[in-house]
This record gives sequence, structure tokens and C-alpha cells, in this order.
Amino acid sequence: MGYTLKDIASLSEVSVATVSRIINGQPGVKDSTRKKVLDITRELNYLPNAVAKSMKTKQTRTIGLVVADITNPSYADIAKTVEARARKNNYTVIICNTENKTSVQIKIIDSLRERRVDGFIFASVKLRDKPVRDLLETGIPCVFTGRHLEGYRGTFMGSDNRTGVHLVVKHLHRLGHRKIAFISGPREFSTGMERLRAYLDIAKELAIETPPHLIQDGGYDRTKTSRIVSGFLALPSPPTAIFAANDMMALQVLDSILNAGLRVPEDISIAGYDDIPVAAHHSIQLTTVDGHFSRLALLAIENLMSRLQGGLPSNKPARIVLEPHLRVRRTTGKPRQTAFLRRSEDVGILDPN
Amino acid sequence: MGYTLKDIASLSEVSVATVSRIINGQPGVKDSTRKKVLDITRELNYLPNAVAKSMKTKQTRTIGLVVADITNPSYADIAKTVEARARKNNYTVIICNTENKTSVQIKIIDSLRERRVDGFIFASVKLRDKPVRDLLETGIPCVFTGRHLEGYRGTFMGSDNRTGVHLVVKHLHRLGHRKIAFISGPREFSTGMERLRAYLDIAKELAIETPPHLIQDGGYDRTKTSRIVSGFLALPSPPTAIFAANDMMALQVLDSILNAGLRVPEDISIAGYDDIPVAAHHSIQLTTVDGHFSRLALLAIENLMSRLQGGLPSNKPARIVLEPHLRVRRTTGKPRQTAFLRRSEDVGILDPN
DNA sequence: CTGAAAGCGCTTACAG
DNA sequence: CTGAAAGCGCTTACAG
Repeated sequence: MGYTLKDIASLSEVSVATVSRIINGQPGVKDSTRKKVLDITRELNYLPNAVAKSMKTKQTRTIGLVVADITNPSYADIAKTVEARARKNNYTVIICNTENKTSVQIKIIDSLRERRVDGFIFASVKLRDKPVRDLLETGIPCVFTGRHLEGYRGTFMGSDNRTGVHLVVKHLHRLGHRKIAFISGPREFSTGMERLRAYLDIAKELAIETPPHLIQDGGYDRTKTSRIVSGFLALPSPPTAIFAANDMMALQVLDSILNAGLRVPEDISIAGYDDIPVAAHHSIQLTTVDGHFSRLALLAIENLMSRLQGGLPSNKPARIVLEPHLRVRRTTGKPRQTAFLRRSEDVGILDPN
Repeated sequence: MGYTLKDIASLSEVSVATVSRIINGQPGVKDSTRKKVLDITRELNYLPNAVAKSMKTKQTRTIGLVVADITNPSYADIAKTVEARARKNNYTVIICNTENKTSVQIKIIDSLRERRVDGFIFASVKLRDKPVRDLLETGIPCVFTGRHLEGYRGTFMGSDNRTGVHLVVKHLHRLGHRKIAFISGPREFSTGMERLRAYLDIAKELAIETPPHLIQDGGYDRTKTSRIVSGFLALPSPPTAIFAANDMMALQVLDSILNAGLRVPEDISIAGYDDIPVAAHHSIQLTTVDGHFSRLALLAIENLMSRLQGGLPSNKPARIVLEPHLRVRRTTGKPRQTAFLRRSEDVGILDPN
């Protein structure tokens, strides 16, 4: 099934070398020959075999995009941006989900290297990621977006987590909150680590107390987050605001709070981080920080493309850090003055009364 | 960069043929030879060149997954399921977004065929999809999930749109609604077509009027949907319920209705179709129909895997249609008895008062 | 149990 | 302007 250069060559009565040149649009071929060959190519609906081509040229025009979980809207955004931009240069992208597990990440990297992808984009490295560091050593072009390796090794496109967290906490502080719980991400991720540190620093600066029981690791995980929220609510003196280190957790916080029969933001304020699309939905209106995922993804793929096309030297790593923006919406407000009552009845968010 | 079989062979002092057998775990090799070669393989951290292997074996262990838009949660779910299942058999998946444009779909198919993918899963074919029909002709294994080709050509895994729509309309009818607007998907998709037809049929059966101005094509598009909703609200006698043919549109309907200062479901009931994850969120609680995306995706990839592994004959097309389930949540309720007033002030959803 | 050799479908110096 | 030939890194009959 499928014709080969050889078929085209014999039908056109020229050599495969000539056909190859014509297919690849190289100059230095007589017009009449070109036309004849092209006609036959079209007639046969010839599709070159990219596998054979890769064999010779040592490039597959394929890149690997490694994310934690494509069903997370942030990663879906990245995937879309990367794929669209790559296609422009006739590159194809293989998307793999690590589920944040090193064991599956190792398999993914091996599988992608066996397939000889031309480069990698990692959206979910851990700070100390041995497999990835080893990969970097091999010299194959890699770009990290969102999260970086320890010591910012390699090329990185991210946003300033420190500033982002400060914006949120200052916003809550300005509203009057003094008891702000923080649900952090895993410390093994640069985002988790940096956002936690930034929280502790700004809290200190603003003289906000940070007792250990108000700072919990939600692991970017929804069920874990849900348990943490229950813990907060069971406290003799619960927080007046909860800041979750990403929007997926913040949405879970919102859900849990509402399910507990409390009002947002009247009883508790909630803030997230990332600004995933659904955060802006009228029924959600989550206060959060724009992490510029799509823009970063575009920068990442642009960088990779230039390196692969030889426009950029691959050896000196680039680094771009974007300024985050605070998106104040409706889940944050003034803190309640008195203790709230747990209600049995569900009460909706955004009730203005 | 990277070792080849030849390197391993000369270091182990055996032939490349023997090394190849060992790498591929074939029997009939002396244990001592096997051990020697395996040791060297590991020491060198040898990774076989899948491109060269594909060249010989005529399979790339790669499949193409064609969706309209990976940022749509339904497709992200599908992508995750397919990728995870494929990896089990050491297959890799290339995900491509068509944005429902035939022109980009053509490019995608060509690019994937050039790369010699072993099979395709299409999650977003149009009823008359010439490029896809042509592809089917070539005999390359294809599976369609969610949407099918005219005449159900090829192997299809879907859900029963007719039943799903009937469930929703009967639910609304039972609540007392007699003026139910319908925002359909594009008729060029089987889902769009079938859901529209089902709506018209069940409306007739229940003696619900279906004036043309209450039936609009939202094109599975959010801005279009938003305009349609404005149109509905401007009507002298607006509908008491709006049924959108998918959840993405339903979310937009919800957003628009709330932005207009109306309450859901007190002023207007809203229903969707698909049951995307966010539909169950406490702040959303969208009444919808479970289209079983993940289950269908799993069936699709299982089917493809068996065909590629030779377990299933590829020539006789399979067809599986799942029963949908109604998910009654909080966006549907009894119709209002009197005309509503347009309010300037936003009022939240789920306000129990 | 092992090896020599052909061949998968291309590209690319090299020669003419 | 065109062609013969080598070679990319594997697998797989075939022979021994």
C-alpha cells in the first residue's frame, strides 16, 4: 500500500534522485521534468514516507510535550498553543501525561527518545528531576515552561510566582483579612515551593500569623484539598480566607465551602492561582492570578522551533519570567466580623444579600 | 549521538542479528551470550532507534487522535483515556486539533499518513467528511467516537443522542415547561443533527410548540450562543427553559442569563448535554446528560488496539451505542408563572429564596 | 545457537 | 540538469 519514490521514478522515467529533488522543491531541475514528475505525483496521490526520510535526515519533525494531566485546563491550553504553532512549521507533537509520577515520566522520556523526537517541552518537571536532568545532558533541545529544575537549569519560560502570591495576600490583607489559610502545592515542584515561600515571606512582612495548622500541602490534589478544608472549618477559630496555590484546588475549596453551607465571600474568601478559563465564569468568579500559561507556552514553542531550525544556538539557555496579574473577582471580600454558624441548608455563592 | 546495534555488536563480539534478537527478547539465544549483550546494552544505556525499526517492520506504534479542540474538557478526557491505554501497549499518540475546519483536517490527515501512523481515532468527524471517507478507503484502521460518518461508515462508538435528548425534554415537560428553546449544534455533525431531530420529534410527541425563532444553531460556539440567548430574552414572551445541545454552550447560556440579572432556575431553566466535569461543580450544578465520553474513548482505543495487534479483523466494522443517563441538577426547576422582570443587579444562581 | 546479507524508502555527495 | 551508489539503523529469512 502506498507508492514510493521508486514508483514515481519509473513511471516518470527519471531517477529517484531527481524525483526526490523535485518533491523537496529543490532548484536545478529542468522545468519539463519537474512538471512531468509533479503530475504523476499528484495523480498517484503520493505521500512521502516520513519514516524513511527521518532515517536519512536524522530529524523526525516531532516534538514531545510532557504535561502532568491534559484534563487540567492549564495543560490543555498549553497543548493547544504548542500544537498549533508546531504545525505551522510542519512539526507534529506527541503529548504525554506523567500524572506527576516519576516512574511514568521515565517511561515517557525513553519512549520519546526511542522515537527520536527532535526536542522536548516539559510543563511539569520537579525541582530535582534526575531523568530530566540526564536528558538535558544529552544535548537534546528542551524547554521548561511553568515549572523549572533546581538552579534553573536549561531554558525556562515561567511567571513570577513570588509577585503573584504577594499580590493575592496583599489584596486579602487590604480587605481586612488577618487569618489567611494557605493550601500549598507539592514542594517538589518549583511552583509549589516558590508560592509557599512567597506566602510565608509576605505574611511575615504584613505581620500575618502563620500557624502550621493553617498551612497545608494540598498536593495539587482535589480530594486532599477537600479534607484540608474540612479541617479548617472544624477549627475553633477558622480562617477568614483560604488561598489555594492553584485554581484546581481553589475550585475544590469553593465546592467544599459551599457544600458545608457557607457563603462565599461573606463567610470565607477564596483565592486561587493560574486563572484557568472557568475561573471567570459568572457562577464561579474566582479571584486569582493570571499565570499566562498560553503566552508562556507560545514562548516555549517559539524558542524550541528556532533552535531546531538552527536560528538559535541551543547551548546557551534562555530564561523568560513574566509578570503575573491579579484578577480580583467575587470570591474575595471583607472578612466576617463574627463567627459564622454552620448551616445545614445549602446557600449559593454570590448572593448579594 | 546515541549507540546503534552495530556498536553493541562489536563491543559484545557478536553479530548485529544476534543483538537484535536479544534486544527483542526472542528465544533461541545462548544464555551466556544474552547476558553479555544485555550487560553492555545497559551499560551504554542503549535506546533502540524506533525510526529504523519502523522502517523494517512497517509499523510505527503511533496512532493519531483527531479532535476538534483539546481545550474542550470532553476531548481532554478522551485524550487522556486514549493516551493511557495506548501507552500500556507501548503505543504513542499524536493529538491534533482540527478546530472543526476541513482545511486543517486535511493537512492533519496527510501529515499523519506521511508519518505512517498505524491507526486513527476521530472524535470529530462531520457527517459528510470526504477526506475521512477517503482515508477509510485506504484500509488503515480508523475508529470514530462520539460523532459518526453518514451511514455509520466504519467502526463507531457513540451514545444514543435520541434517548438523551428525550430524557431532557421529558424532564422539562414534567416540570411544567411548555416553551422550551433549543440551541442546536451544527447539522454537519451527527451529534448536532441527531439531537436536533430528536428534539423536534419529542416536542411533537409532547405537543410542545417549536416555532423557528426558538430553535437556533449555536454551532457549538460560545459567542454565537451568547447572541442567541440575548435574542431569546428580547422576545415578547421568552422561553421558560433553554436546552443547549452541549455543555459548553449550556455554560455560556448560564453565564449570559446570570449576566442579564436573571435567576436560574427561578426565571429560566437550563439544560445541557455531555456532562463535562465542571457541570457537577457546586456553583454550576448543570442538569445534563452523561454522554459517557471516557467510556467511549476507552472502547475506541481498545478496539483499535485489538485490530492493530491482529486480535480483531479490521474489515468488519463494529458499532457500540451506549445508553445515556440524565443528570438532574439545580439549573432546572419549575417554570415561573408570571413574566420576569429584567433586573439591573446581578443575582446569583442557586439562591434558595 | 549464530552470522552474512538483503532490504525497508528515502537523501545526498559525487560524477558526468 | 541528471543518475548510480552509498548509507541511515534496524529485522528477518536463509544458511550453516
